[in-house]
Amino acid sequence: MNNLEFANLLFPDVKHDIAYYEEKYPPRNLPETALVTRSAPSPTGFLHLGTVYNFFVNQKFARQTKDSVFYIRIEDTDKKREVENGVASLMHDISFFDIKINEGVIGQDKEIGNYGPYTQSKRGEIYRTFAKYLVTQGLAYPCFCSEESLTNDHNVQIAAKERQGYYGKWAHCRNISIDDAAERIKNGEKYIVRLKSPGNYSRKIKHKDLIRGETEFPEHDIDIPIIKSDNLPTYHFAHLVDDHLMRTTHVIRGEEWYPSMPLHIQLFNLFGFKPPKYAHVPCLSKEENGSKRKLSKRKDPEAAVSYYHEKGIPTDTILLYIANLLNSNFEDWYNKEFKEKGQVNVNDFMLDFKKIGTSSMLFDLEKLTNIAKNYISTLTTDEVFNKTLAHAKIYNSSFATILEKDIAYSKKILGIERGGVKPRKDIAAFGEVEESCWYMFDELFNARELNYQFQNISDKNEIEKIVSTYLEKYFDGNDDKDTWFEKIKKLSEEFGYAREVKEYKNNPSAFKGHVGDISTVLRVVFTTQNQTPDLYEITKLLGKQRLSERANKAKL
RNA sequence: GGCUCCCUCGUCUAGCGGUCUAGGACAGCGGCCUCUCACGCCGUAAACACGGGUUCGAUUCCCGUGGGAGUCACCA
Repeated sequence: MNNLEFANLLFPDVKHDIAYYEEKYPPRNLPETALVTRSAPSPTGFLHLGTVYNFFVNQKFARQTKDSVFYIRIEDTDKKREVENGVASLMHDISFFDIKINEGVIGQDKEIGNYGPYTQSKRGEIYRTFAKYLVTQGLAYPCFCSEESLTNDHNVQIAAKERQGYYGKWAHCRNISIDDAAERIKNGEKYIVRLKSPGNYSRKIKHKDLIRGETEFPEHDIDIPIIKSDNLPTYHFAHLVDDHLMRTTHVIRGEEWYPSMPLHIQLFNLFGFKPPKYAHVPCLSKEENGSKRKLSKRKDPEAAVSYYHEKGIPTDTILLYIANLLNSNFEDWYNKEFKEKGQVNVNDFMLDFKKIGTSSMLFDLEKLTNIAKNYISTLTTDEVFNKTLAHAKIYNSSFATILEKDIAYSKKILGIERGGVKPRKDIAAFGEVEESCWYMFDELFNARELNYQFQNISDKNEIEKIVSTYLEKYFDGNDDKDTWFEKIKKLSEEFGYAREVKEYKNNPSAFKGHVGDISTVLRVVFTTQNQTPDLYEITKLLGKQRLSERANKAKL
């Protein structure tokens, strides 16, 4: 039996040859400068921060370069990890981010573009065609080793402190003759297809990475599986076939792939294909017991994008922070942009491979919070209202109902100290809104157990007099802010408190306190809180009727 | 264990032989401003892992040590 006959025995369903696919998926007609990038997630039904990170960086490089293409490929060759509606859920979750997809999978069973199918489970025959070619060249062979035998070898290698893997004397099936192998296959023995690696471990291979520069690795000499017993390809083989056929120019992926560079280069060389340019980005880590480790979806709740959705942290903020971690010059640009334009769009920034670091970075929630506060402070009242409502509808329906009851009123509350030169920066997430302004809604105010946080003035009698005097003599919902404040000052004087804080500080013994103490009393009686946004706005929005009710409710 | 990468304030980093008594941002602390908080402003504390070279000179170059990370599956 010759190689070709043997290959036909191994791959009876393969109808075409490599040339057929070369022709079917011709090189893209794009300018030299254009990039073709991709993200290739596995549909595990769980959107990981690392996936967003990968989507962002691949998409951004394409988006910022004219005529470039960013496509999505679904890597679903692992049946064990497959989840019902995984693709739909993935695409739904990613849709909240400002990620522009040009091609590939855009939804469950929905694809666009001429280089498909973009779902690996639908490309079986293509992979087998390429594997078959290797067999005809004597560069791949069937392996009949059992899982037990492999595990056993693995353990022996560890015990003997030998390099692990299927190579050299450990590659038991490498030298089985074609005729013997054919016989065993005809007898129904189970097998996988392995690469017959031409590599020599004692030789070095050089590789240039867009981020990490040039490094030298030993040549890859392990006979890795290329086609699994389920007839689907392994990652490495699918990477070769897909990125070549889909004409990817830049493979931007996590640094966990860096060690497999020698293998991937070898694979491309075997077929005489030009490898894509590679860029290995540092991974997101987290600190644990004083050391860094990769963000894990099992252990770290903040690794799941759902964590941010639940809190209501804006997705734009996550992108902003990712860009910040990615490019060291981002922050300067961000600050400048923020100062000049009052808001920042991450797409206006130019990501640069040269500015990407090489070591993994800690994902810092506090920094993210800071960015979120700044970001939300730049939004208009309508935007804040809409996003708060959208969040509440999913995660806090009772608050959503309250917000929608009187939309104009709700917007006024959210609009306090918003806009202008020094907007409030106290909200880092839309999920925090209820807690920051609950006292403005009667439904919430009346439902809660109230805890009045009085400060310097705590004498009930004094408080009662101050409040009733304010309401009867001074309050007027039509006052402008200056008039309002002038009245608070008068009220202070009337009760023996300094009208200015400075005045009090210069001569503390002459007063019972100062205007700040008086306004604090009003603030606490009306809201129970000693820290709120502008009291003038609050009293104006609440109105005299409700202010009186609240004065009564305070049981003074 | 093999291979590869990394090592500047707590964190993200600037730095590419003299500009470094090491700069910025977040977090911390103190103050100012102020009706409270937030904002803003000002200030403060905080780092070149260690040891050898090379050099007139090393955060920067080389070697070693230490530490950390990633990877070594019919997972991607």
